[in-house]
Amino acid sequence: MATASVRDTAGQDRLFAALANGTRREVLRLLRERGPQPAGAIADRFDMARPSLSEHLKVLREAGLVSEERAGRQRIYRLEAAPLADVQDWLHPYERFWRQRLTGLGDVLDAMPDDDTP
Amino acid sequence: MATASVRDTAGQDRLFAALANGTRREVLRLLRERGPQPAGAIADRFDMARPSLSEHLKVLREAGLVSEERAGRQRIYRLEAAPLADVQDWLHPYERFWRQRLTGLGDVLDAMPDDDTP
DNA sequence: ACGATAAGTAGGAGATTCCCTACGCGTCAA
DNA sequence: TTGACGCGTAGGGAATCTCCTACTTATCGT
Repeated sequence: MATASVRDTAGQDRLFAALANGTRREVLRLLRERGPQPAGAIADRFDMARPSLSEHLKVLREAGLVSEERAGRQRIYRLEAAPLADVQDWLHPYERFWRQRLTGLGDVLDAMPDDDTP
Repeated sequence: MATASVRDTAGQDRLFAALANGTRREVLRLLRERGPQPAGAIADRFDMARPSLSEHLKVLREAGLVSEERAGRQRIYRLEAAPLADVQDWLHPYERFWRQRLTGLGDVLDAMPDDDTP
C-alpha cells in the first residue's frame, strides 16, 4: 500500500465545495453522531423536499464523504471520513501561521518564506 | 478576551466556499510561501485577467482569509490563517473516524454515537 | 400480481459563480 | 497639472448550484 490520499485540484474543489453547504455539513454530523442511516431517516431531519436532500447526498457521495449500501429498498448512508484527512493535510502547512498569532508572537516572521508544495 | 472563532453557518459556508477554488487556494499558498504581496504581483502569477483575480481576492477577504493594507497605490495582501483554525476545529470530531480506518480498527464502532455539536 | 413504500431522476426557476472587457478612482512622477 | 500606473467596480454571458414538483424504478407485504 502506497498513496492513500493524493487528490488533484478538481478533487479538492469538489471536496471543499461539498463542505460549503450547511445542510451537507449537518448530514455529516448526523452520520457521525448517530451512525449509518437510511436516506429517509436523514431526510426526515431536514425541512426540505426529499429529492433535494437526495441531491445533497449525491454531492457528498461524489466527494467521497459518504458511501451507500443497499439493504432491501433502503439505502444506508455511512460517513467516510478519509477525505477529511486530506483536508487536514492541506491545512497543515498553515498551522504555524495561526499558532503564531495566537501565541502573540506577532507578525515578525510574516515575510519568512517556506516551501511545501512545488 | 473570550470567543475568538465562533463562526455561524453562513460564515462557514463562505469559508469553505472560498477554499473550493484552485486559484484561491493557490493565492493562499503563494502568500504563505512568499509572504505578503501587492495585488499585481499576485495576479502576475496567474493566467487570468487581473480583474478576475481581484474578485478572487475579494472572496478571500470576505472569508477573512486575507487582509489588505494600503501602501501608496499598491494594496498589500497578507495571509490571515485564523479562519483555518476554525476549519481544523470543525474537523476535529471527525478525526477519530479516519484514524479508526487507518489503524485497521475496522468498522466495529461505526454505530457508536458521540455528541459534539448541539 | 397489486398496491404501498424507499429513494433516485427529470426538468425547470431563480440565484450565484467565474470568467471576460470597459471604465472609474486614487496615487505618484515629471 | 498632466499622464501613467495600480487596482477595484460595472456589467454581462455561460455554467453551475439549490431548491422545487412531477415522475420512474426497485422492493416488499399481501
